[in-house]
Amino acid sequence: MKQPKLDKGSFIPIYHQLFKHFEGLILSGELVPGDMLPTEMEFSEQLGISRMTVRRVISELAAAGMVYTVKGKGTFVAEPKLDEVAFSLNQRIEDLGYDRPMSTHLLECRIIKAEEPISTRLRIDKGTHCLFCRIVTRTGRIPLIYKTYYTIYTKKAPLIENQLRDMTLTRIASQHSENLPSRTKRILMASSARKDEAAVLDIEHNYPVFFMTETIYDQDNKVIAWGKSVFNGKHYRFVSYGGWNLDELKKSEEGLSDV
Amino acid sequence: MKQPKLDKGSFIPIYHQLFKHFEGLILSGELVPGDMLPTEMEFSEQLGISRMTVRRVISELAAAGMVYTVKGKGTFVAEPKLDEVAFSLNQRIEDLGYDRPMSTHLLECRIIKAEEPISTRLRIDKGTHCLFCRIVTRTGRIPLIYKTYYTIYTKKAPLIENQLRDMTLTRIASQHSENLPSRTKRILMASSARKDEAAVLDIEHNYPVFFMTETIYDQDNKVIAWGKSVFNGKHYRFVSYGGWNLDELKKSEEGLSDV
DNA sequence: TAGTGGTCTAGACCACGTT
DNA sequence: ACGTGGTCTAGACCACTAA
Repeated sequence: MKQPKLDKGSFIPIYHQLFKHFEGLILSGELVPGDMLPTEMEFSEQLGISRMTVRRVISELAAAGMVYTVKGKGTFVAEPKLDEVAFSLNQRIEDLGYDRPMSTHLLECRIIKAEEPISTRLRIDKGTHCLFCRIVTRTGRIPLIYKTYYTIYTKKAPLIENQLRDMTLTRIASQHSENLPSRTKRILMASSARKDEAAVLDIEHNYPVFFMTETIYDQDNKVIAWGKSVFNGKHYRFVSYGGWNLDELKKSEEGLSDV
Repeated sequence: MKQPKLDKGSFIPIYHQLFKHFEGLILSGELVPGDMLPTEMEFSEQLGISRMTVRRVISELAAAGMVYTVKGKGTFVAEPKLDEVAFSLNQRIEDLGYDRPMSTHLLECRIIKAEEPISTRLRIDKGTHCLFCRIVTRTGRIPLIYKTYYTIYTKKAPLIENQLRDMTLTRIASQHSENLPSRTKRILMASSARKDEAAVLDIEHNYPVFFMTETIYDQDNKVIAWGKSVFNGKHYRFVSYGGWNLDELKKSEEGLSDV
């Protein structure tokens, strides 16, 4: 076990220095899964720091998933969780030329009277006033996402189109509904583009797309907004990395595969 | 501020009792985003517990995203993060009748000599030996996922088909490659079923599907396994919930929407 | 019985924000 | 100047594990 070098006079907290030390050992492979770390007392004595400080380091390593503790036995290096997958919306799509900034364009925005199936989605009576928006998100000239949003319109706030840039459904809902959004549910499906969607996204009819519904609930689990998003299957991918030490992996990106 | 009731003699740690107390206040809406919590000293004195114990409670609330601290000011209830979306593979598909257990069926499993494009995917020479598997995952009689896996076959472990049940690519890789899997990269795309895929998944040709590639890397970022999975778009959905107090929401499930 | 991690205490000094 | 959270100490007692 390499002795960590701590600078007690540094403005960097001891627990952070020690955390980085072990993070380095684990990421570099000097400590492999199953290895036991020194006991808390060994740490405390050999480094001349309090056991509570040692425990803080270990608890942060454990929170990061890199170690686990067993009462009465010791602290051990954990296995990386390779089968935990999380595809995130906010993640950047990875492909050449997609690092241009995303821009949001408002195609349509007005007050409508809810009819089927929107009245069912929002769980309101037919004819109730709703805010209706159609939005397309582009990167450069490539259309990526086509969103259609419906929000219960109780607040009667003015429609300020400039403020709809980069808008998410939750933000629109919080501006135009009396009740604040508290919970969300999103469902992602595989689909193919309808004609109108294909036209907006600049793809062929029936081209593969991601289709996502969003439902926004308030504190009382009442629906205050509903929306659907169509993601351009030609240019949109969800990426998920697993394990530790991912930086190098992300740098060495290869061209993407098609079917 | 309601005074929490703590049982110091209980076998339940004080920090956990206090955590549950505040979790309840926040989930029920008695504490709303922006509200300031009592200061650490107030806690410590009024409840007769150490400030370090109070700090542990707050740090766990902060880790759960329910509060945030500002140095020199205080601790405040946080806004729920409604726009953070994470679609997880391991999540149950939600739909009626899908709560039957998933079963895995091995369609094919043998050693092959790598040709294009697999040799490129695995970054090996043509002709190198690989383990090749085709697997279908079903729930009841409904086929959900069709997986095709390629693993570098250096370990020469025997092919035990029984052990391939419920297998993930990382597990197969760890059994048949000398180097242990350390990192993964997964890419999710929208696609439509080819004829062979449609046959396995019991859907029409060109029916919408999710298409996912998996690449498994070892400690040195060398590829040790590659695979593709086709998810039946008719029956597979990714679901993501956001915000707090989601239990009630998940109970009140509605029928799913189509395009 | 000895050693481990888990909980908890009663202090200390500091950096930061407000008044 | 004062109060806040952030860091750190030097102990204590406990429950659990292993020899």
